[in-house]
Amino acid sequence: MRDDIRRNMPLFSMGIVTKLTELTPRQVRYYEQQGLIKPARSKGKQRLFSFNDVDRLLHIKSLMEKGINIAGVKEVLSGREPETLSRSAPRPEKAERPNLSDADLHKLLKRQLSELSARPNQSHLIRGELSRFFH
Amino acid sequence: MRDDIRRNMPLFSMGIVTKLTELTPRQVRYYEQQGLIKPARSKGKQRLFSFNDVDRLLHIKSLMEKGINIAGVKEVLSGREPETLSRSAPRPEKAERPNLSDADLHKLLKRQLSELSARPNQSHLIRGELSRFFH
DNA sequence: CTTTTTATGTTATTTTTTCTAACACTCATT
DNA sequence: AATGAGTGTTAGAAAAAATAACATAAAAAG
Repeated sequence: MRDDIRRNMPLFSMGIVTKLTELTPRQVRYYEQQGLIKPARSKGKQRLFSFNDVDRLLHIKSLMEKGINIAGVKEVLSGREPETLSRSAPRPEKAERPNLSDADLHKLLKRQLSELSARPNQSHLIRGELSRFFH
Repeated sequence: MRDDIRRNMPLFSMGIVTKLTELTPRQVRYYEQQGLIKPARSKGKQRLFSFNDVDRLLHIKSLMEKGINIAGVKEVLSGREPETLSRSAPRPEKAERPNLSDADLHKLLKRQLSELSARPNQSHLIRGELSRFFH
């Protein structure tokens, strides 16, 4: 219950997050832009990430290493709140440009998940290591 | 056992630490200069604090709010490693300017501890709040 | 009761880090 | 061939943090 508070507490700078996740700043910002994370901001507009943010980024990374694209990741991560975009009910309106139906997404996910054959998926150590902080 | 790794992992910037502890940067740097903490450094020489560092700072703060001075805090915290100064055995040599004998320190501590009468000692909330991260 | 020392505030200047925005490129899809 | 997705790279501006110096109130020492 009180867990939420400390898991959502803004603690980490960009530099630390890139070290923890081995993502580039570019990637992190892009994922934010896509609504996958919503890090807090300092007074001067610098990003401040929480444990949840880092957890989420590691999850995103692992999914994308499997070849899943942003749309797919979005779908997988829905339910876990970056509340500003996934506002209210499970599906607000599918609106917007991408214009993918649920069926489309499902097909896409299945296709992409089935091709988890190749790809070396490294740096598991990190995900394992950091996740010990919470949970 | 593996706890040490994550408790000593360099994670927090100065800005975050000052928020967590409600110490000023000046104070944090001074305490470092006095050998009470040994935060890691980034490539560009910026301080990176671990959970242990923050814990330690909160402890220092609480002691000083009771009127204990740096020498006293040093004594109280000895045993908990800022390894570079407290190298090897419990007492390397007392050398240097301060030149305090153990008896002196004991006297000093007793005197200062006995005057914990007044002083409002606020912000206990924070110490309680953060310590839930580990332990 | 002066003099010193402690712990901290303040200010100035320089480095480091981060930000946004733009443009480029690769690869997959159309 | 054209398009779009994800990321790299670069440039310039802004924020955060570093060091260092000087200032000072309160406590300690003499």
